[in-house]
Amino acid sequence: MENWEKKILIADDEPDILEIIQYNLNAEGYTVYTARDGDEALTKARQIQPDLIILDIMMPKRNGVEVCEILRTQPRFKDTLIIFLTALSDESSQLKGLDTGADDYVNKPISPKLLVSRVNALFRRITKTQETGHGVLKLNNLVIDPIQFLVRVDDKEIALAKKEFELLYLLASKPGRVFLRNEILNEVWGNEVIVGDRTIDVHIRKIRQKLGLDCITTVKGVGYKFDL
Amino acid sequence: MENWEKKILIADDEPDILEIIQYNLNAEGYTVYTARDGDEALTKARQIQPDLIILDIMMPKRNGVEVCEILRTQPRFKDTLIIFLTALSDESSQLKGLDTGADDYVNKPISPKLLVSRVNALFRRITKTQETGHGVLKLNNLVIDPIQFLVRVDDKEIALAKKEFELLYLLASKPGRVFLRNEILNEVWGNEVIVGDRTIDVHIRKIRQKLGLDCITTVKGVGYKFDL
DNA sequence: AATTGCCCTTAACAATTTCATAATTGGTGC
DNA sequence: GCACCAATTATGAAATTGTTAAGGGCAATT
Repeated sequence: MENWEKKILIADDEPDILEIIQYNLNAEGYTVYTARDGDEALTKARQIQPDLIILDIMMPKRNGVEVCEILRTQPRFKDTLIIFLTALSDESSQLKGLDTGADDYVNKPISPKLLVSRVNALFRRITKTQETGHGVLKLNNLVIDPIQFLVRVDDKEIALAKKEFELLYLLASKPGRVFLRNEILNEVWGNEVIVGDRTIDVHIRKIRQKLGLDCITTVKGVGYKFDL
Repeated sequence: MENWEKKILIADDEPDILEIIQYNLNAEGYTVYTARDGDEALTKARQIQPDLIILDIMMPKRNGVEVCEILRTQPRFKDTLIIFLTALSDESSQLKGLDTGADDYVNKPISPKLLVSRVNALFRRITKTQETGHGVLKLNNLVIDPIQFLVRVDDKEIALAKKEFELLYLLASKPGRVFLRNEILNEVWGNEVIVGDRTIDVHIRKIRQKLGLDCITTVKGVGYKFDL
């Protein structure tokens, strides 16, 4: 339940502020990166694909609003959280900032604690069904990593076969949602391949067996769903 | 694409503020309800199951923080957005508010436009995150979710069979409207299939039984309708 | 090249659940 | 009391899923 994998990028041209914020967010368990101007912010954002970007508005090279606008046009940053942190407290600036697609607009000066609280509040909202970065799913004590192709339950690594893995990954990608048998066939087996009805059941069974968890629920006549 | 189905509950003891905010949120397409004290806020929240609750902190009967704490302990309000709107601008109040589980903390006075922008920002993030609440029916204490294929009554999850679910969903999709038996047969069973008349009755019975609610009214000689 | 082992699929059967029908009961209006 | 309609109950058939076992195919190993 730690924030260890959560990456935050802070862009501000005042080194003092960068340092203070970085320190406080670090203490909370976040991994923090910094940038000193708009261009650097864009570059680093693309490098590290952060979960949250805190942008000062008045920065050299490119101001924060421009950075935000650019980021929001790119699909990979569509779901990235953005907070404006700025000394500009007038109404039109705030309106513009929020309407640009930011998730919060905070006025300087602000106490580090308060900022951390706001950051936590934002993450609290979306962390529910979060996929951390590159397709790694983490749901409580269950980790599903399609890159390393491994599944962990309470730090115990469990080997799954390919189909089993794909099936589990599909279900776990949208916890709670019911996948129709046809959907599963299309996603995991592909539209062309034709397999019998029992094939899915057998794989479900093996997954349940190997994981030792009761995390897959049957919805009779409909399909299956992943539920913690 | 409109905010028409989004319900917002505002709780404040100052009628002027209620009116101004209500007007502005209405203009944006939201459906707005109001409450004048903490108890009323709780009551109305349970009645209308809003998507967002804007809470003044200093209110009669129960203050906003208490209301928020109570709501957050109940699963049905786990995903409900909460904004504190208050004249208390000191740091400890803000910290306490955000840590209670609120999603935003806004100081009075605030321009209506800015508030609307913040509300929009919150909704923008939510609908993006938790997959279009497409087809999820919320009627007071009853939630019918065809994606998760579950029905909740007062936080109790109830498992329905396929036909039962489809039938309930059909009726609940237009509360108050009477569905003729033929309509029901066509929608749920399809035009081709031919089943006896009593089949519908039996399923209605099971739904009533499982829900434990008297929400389906019989219209003799005509059909059935959903009413809460 | 043969063997081994694992993965995937299928088949067969058991267990469970759902669904439709029939029969019975209860209420309401004429 | 009769006719009608819906609610209820019971029941068996049908559909769906769980479970187990077994065989084919592919890849790695010997």
